[in-house]
Amino acid sequence: MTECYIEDIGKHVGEQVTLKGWVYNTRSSGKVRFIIFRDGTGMIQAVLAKGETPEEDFAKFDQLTQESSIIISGPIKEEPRAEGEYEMMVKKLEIIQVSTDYPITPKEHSTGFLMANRHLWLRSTRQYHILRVRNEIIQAIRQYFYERGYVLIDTPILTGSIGEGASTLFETQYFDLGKAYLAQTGQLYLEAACMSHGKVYCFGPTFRAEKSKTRRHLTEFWMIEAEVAYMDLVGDMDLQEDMLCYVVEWVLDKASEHLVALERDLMPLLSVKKPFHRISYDEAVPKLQGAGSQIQWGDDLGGEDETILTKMYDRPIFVYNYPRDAKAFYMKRNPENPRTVLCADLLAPEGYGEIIGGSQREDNYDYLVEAIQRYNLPLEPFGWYLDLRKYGSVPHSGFGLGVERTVAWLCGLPHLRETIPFARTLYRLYP
RNA sequence: UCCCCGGUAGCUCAGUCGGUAGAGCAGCUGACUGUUAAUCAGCGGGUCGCUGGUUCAAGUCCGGCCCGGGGAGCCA
Repeated sequence: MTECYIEDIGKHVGEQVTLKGWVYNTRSSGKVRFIIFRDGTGMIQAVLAKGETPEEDFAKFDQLTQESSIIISGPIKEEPRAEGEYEMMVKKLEIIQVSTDYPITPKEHSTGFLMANRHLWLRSTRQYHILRVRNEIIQAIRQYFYERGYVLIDTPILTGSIGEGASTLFETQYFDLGKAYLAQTGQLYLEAACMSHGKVYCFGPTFRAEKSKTRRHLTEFWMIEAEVAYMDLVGDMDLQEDMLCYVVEWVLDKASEHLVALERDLMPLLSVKKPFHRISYDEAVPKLQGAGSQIQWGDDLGGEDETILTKMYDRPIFVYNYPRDAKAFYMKRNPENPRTVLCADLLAPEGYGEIIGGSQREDNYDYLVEAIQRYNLPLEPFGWYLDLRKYGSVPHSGFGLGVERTVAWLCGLPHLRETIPFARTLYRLYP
């Protein structure tokens, strides 16, 4: 008897196969009984019928409960009456373990309950499809960079330096060396590495102790960051645009069945093509004010502002050259207007908001020292970072893409917590 | 941190004017040879988040605390 996965079941029509998996649900009509069976690669309806299934195996159906683990064998046929295309007539049923009182029933549950049972919720179809899309997004990004000669640089999780701002760091005692912090970004290390390899990227978890309680924040999230020597801000935007189009195309090609299962409208994704709209902060402010926003020059864009702006366009947009004081210390000052910096945020369409933050980095030693001091950051931990401006400093730029926000956008999800297997939020550390 | 909402059966919820607890689903028992969140009949199931107060009497009114959800700020 051939063993196989449900994803390959179409190749085995007419054959006898063995499937190993779990009971998703059961239905019964007396002498004909149905198991909705899943194996991690898909679902199939398995049928037990009096006269066709051996008596002993037929009787085992009575013990089956939701999520019981079983191994089934029998012939596969195409079956229009089944929900999938195929069906198995069970000739042998082996019970591995009977699950008792599985908490997630095929009825509605509250978010809090589902998050408390996240370890089991992962098995539900919707969650299954979301994580499949996440998997493809990450694969697409790795492939994109690999094909273009970028070198993967693994940046440290435990750091002594500050990345974005001291107020949002998770800290821990590091032996006798004092405080260590969980990384908020790998950027500073990438800047060092791009002076060695030219084009580099990193992919890892980042941590922000921000007490955010919104659908768009997690305390632990994954970020893809890239850094390129001799690249300016325009080149940075070109790169982001190219990469994002590649990712969307990849996902539409490789994961459309999952998007369809999630009832994602594919039309808005099909219009994600170059070129993206690019508007300066100076242009955006009056535009927003005209649309009713309270924003004043100097303010960062609020969530509502991002929504207003993205709904004016059919594809992602860049907003570039923000006021200096609304952004991080390492961004390069704009030579044409020192009140602004050379940076760009990429806003996803359909109201999803910022998914990428990028900038040209300050490569002038004196300006960088001045910026660190202006932000009231200690100079000493940045000694090595300042070295990069002493030994062959060059213009360079990079960006960070929030993986969860990208997953939420591509899947059409309202909340970030379903885009990562085990979300870390303000009030949840388990499971 | 601030603002809003909630916590009653395993789950989702109802509970009127303060008078001592209800439904659907799940579970269990049975019927049914093509079910699609199957259907039908029956059965079991409660520290009303915790705590203090008002009252003859509190799930219900008041205070404090705990937990969760939504939003703001901040960001990816």
